[in-house]
Amino acid sequence: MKNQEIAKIFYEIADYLKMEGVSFKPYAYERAAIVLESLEDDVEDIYRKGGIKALEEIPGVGKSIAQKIEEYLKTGEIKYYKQFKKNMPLDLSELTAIEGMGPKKAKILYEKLGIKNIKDVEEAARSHKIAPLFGFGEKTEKNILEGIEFLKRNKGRFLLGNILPIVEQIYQKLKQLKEVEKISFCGSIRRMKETIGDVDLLVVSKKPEKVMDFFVSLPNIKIWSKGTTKASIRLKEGFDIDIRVVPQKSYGAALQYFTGSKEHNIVLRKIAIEKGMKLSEYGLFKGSKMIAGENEEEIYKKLGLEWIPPEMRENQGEIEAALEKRLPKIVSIKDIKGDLHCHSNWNGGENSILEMALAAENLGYEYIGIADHTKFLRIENGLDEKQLLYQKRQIDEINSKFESQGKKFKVLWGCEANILSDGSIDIKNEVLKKMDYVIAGVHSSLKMNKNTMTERLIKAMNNPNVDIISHPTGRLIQKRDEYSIDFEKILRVAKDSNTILEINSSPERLDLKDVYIKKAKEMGVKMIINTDSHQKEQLRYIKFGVAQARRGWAEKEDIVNTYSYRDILNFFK
DNA sequence: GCCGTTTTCGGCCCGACTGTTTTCAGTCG
Repeated sequence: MKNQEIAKIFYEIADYLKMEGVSFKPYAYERAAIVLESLEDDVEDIYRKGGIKALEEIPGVGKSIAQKIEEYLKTGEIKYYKQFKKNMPLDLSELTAIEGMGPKKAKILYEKLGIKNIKDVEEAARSHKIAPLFGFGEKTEKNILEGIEFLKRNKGRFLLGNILPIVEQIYQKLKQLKEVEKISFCGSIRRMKETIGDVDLLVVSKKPEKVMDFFVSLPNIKIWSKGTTKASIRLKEGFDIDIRVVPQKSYGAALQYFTGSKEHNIVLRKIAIEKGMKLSEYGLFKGSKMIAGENEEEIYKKLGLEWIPPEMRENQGEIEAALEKRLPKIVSIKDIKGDLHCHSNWNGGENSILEMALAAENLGYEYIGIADHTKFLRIENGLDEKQLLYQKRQIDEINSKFESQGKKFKVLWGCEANILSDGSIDIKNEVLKKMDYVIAGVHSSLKMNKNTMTERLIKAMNNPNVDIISHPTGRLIQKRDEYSIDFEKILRVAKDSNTILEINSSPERLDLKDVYIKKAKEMGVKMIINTDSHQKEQLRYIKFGVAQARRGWAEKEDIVNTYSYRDILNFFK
């Protein structure tokens, strides 16, 4: 798939054009890059099937850009881009990743100091060659160095699951401030993206100065900027929080605006313009008259749209759906009735089966499933057939105890068995078929070639005892890529064999990812949102899995753990 | 360079803030 490669080139072309001071053209290349990046289909397939005409059908791609895509597919290069690169051989995507560094500054640094990449900038900044340049200064030089440090540490993004607990504390502190009338997260954190660049907070207050003063006086922070309505700080954990204060009457408009995504907002503002209105962070205006702004729902309504849940705001068809009033009713955390991928202290988890069960009941669930690792995973103290059967007796005891206490809560007996390299399962079928359900997952030989890995998973799904495939693509966000699999093929077999694909809620997995969830839903494949908890506190990770499902447009009926205890048991093979 | 329910020309999101300047360019979101 060459979509990403081509997108990267278009981003760079946009930057080169910006250096020359060209207006609007960079925007066209950027738009094409954004579209290509998030395109589900392989641009090579599109071209093979429909030629250059089909390329021009892609939004943001016209005659000239289509020709450049064709040129790249045919020759592996784009002359127009090569010319730019020849005149100014910069690693632009690397350079502009530095906070505060854009194409114009990069150009000056190249012309004056011959700087081509991050390494060059760092050397120049350390030897204080940047500050004396016209238009630069001490602070800019310092900021550049800090920007580079930041990139080195975190590649610029953080896991949602790591960030959220930290910023929720700050959110609470601000909320308790008497000057704060309203407060909300915005940006990617409100959209529950799997990784977060920085955190956006929106506040309503009649005394913005007080809010600002409090915000920049938080302990262990570095102040980036502080104005009357906007400030920015960095926490010791290394990420930034931006805060903005708006008046009550603009709250909804600001919430909408700062939640994004950028692409979503651009389309919304175009719709406003078409209707003779103007949408900004201050409100929706007809002429000079504000017709909406205090709440978000009203803005969408006045634009002729259904209100769109933040998780869906990526300009991936949600605006069209909202215009036609056919937005899916996406699954919500309240719909979840149980968690079926939970580990106990039988295989190295923190808590006993009973403790896990009580914690799940406390969350309002109807059931929990214990799915400990099986014997192939020695390091995780995986259970063998005998131990699994023995575990069943303990689960039965807990269930009958609950029953005698008049509780309806149920513990299900499952396991997370291993899919071995040949696709077989490491536990005998005669035991598997006795269990309430069986999860199977890949935990070894992750680097197989595409065909072998696909066949391996298919064989597991066709096992009549395997109900669920855990973390189906095996990725670890920012750490490890997916295994190489033919996902379309996997989906077809999952559908035909009635196998459920897991949406693993663990913050570093979130596997399936949103686009795969959308595909699975479209093909009618059922999914389950599990936490893979190794301790009872992790049961709360469910919100990340649910958010991921919502980002993939999954509805209640697509997710089997929204079913009642009876219905889910009936659903299993 | 793209786009079109203002359709083949003339728009394209735009305001806040910083750091450098001495009135504003560059960057960000």
